[in-house]
Amino acid sequence: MNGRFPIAVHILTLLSKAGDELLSSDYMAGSININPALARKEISNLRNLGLITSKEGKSGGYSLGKSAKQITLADVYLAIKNQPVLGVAKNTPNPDCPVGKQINKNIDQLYADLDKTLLKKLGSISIEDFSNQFD
Amino acid sequence: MNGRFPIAVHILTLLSKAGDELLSSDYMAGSININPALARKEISNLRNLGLITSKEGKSGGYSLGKSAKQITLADVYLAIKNQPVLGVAKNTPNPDCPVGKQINKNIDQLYADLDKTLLKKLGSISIEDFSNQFD
DNA sequence: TAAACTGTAACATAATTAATTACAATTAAA
DNA sequence: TTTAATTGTAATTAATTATGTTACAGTTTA
Repeated sequence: MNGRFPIAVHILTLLSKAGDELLSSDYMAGSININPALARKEISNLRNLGLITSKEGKSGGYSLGKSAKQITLADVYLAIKNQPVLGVAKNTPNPDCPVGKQINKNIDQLYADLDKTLLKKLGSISIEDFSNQFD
Repeated sequence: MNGRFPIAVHILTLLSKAGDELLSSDYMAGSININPALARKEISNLRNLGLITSKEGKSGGYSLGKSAKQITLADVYLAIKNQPVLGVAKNTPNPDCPVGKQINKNIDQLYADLDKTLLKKLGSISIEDFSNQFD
């Protein structure tokens, strides 16, 4: 789980609370306490996936691309990982060793299994659920 | 999930297959294709947790500290993470924002929840199970 | 007593991630 | 119609983390 996940969740939570009002990257970056360009980079990613819509120009900004109920943390997690959630085996073990020869395949399979487990859990939590935890 | 996990699993799998025979760090590092000192570093960690026992000196080496049936992948995962498995929220968001003020607490809680989910799954797989997947 | 090991610290390198700067493009409002 | 606020994105730098290496003292057995 990397640092982009909480940033993405933070952004979506802010937008969820904002409703129809557009929020600027500056405002959201201020809430997260990161650089606005970094926020926009993540927003851009989420926008490509339809989770956020944007409006350019003066008095532009961002809002949710679908309802907070329809967006789950699984969407967010998948959004911040191009690869399988828990990574892929990437050692290059000794092919002459019976264990080394097969371990990457077995580790990959394990990771896929864990991915499924995690995504199921994350899929059960919507942005609405998450943002309802706030006062 | 970091690169130490597959290394630790690899080591334990080799030891599981070796039974009573002691394996050297050199041999295991050769199977994993990493530096022996790096292997010993991870072994040292696993040994501190009782998963491995060692014998120093000539014809020394390593063997499992408990039966392969008793060691689960949850043990391994906890071994390679000092902190909660999926990390802790570490941004320093704006305390003047109602979302920023509370988000770390909520993210931490989510991570704890995900930890539990993952560990449950990992706890259901023993090193014996894992190493039985090999020919 | 020499050889084969472990144990560990200190250091170096590589890889990844995060942050910053910069500026073109767009749009609304003055 | 011009100015100001804003997005979009690329390029660069800085910081952090992870990995790999070297070195050598300590231990044990043959």
